[in-house]
Amino acid sequence: MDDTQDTWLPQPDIDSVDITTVLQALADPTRLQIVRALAAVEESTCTALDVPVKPSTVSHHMGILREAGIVSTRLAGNARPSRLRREDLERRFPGLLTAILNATPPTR
Amino acid sequence: MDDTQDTWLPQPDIDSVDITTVLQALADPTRLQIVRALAAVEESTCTALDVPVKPSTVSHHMGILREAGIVSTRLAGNARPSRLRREDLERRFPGLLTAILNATPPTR
DNA sequence: ACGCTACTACGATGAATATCGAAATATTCG
DNA sequence: CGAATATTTCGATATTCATCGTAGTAGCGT
Repeated sequence: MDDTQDTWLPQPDIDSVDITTVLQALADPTRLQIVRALAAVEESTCTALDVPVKPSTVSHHMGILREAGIVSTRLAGNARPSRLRREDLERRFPGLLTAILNATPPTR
Repeated sequence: MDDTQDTWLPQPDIDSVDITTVLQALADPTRLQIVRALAAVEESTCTALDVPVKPSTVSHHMGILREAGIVSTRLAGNARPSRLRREDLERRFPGLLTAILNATPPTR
């Protein structure tokens, strides 16, 4: 069969995404951890991510990130690897994702 | 009397601020509106801001922004004009505030 | 002193949400 | 086919939080 075409879960057009929605999605510690992990590997499934919450919660967070236009999710067998929409986000909100990923831990 | 010294409300050291706290503070529509308004005028009191919530709510939001390291609040008579901590934020999270302030409305 | 203004603090309330477990779906593997 | 895997969906719960009204504090003007 022709398997060169990937199927993707529905995701918003990047131009229709509001900055408030993006900030709300990124303003959660667990989701920020997911985003950082995805930034390091470029693609990962829910179960491969090392986050301290249950699988159903990871799936929930991934859905929030997807609907906010932050990640794309591909259908690959029974898995759904997601990746950051880096170029889309850079075009829509230049410098935003970079600034967040470059953020250093606070001094305690 | 020597009135060259301003008095300020307590605010966190910018280096001790966490990115999650900043994102949470900015992820609210009303607070984002306040931040945008402050970016336009450089200094403003709570009552001078044109936001669609009651004064006690504006004060609440300003406190959140202050504790997140986003605004500084000066004591001036009975008023408390606040301003964006632009340079502090730029040093702590380079490009973040600029990216958010430059965000354009979504296409609907 | 008295009223007016600006803001803060407190308590209450209703809505949003992060988390979990269980059930359902779909796919791969034996 | 049957079992295991990956993920989603649903329901429940507990917490967080945005908003408001009222009351309190403090400075300014008359």
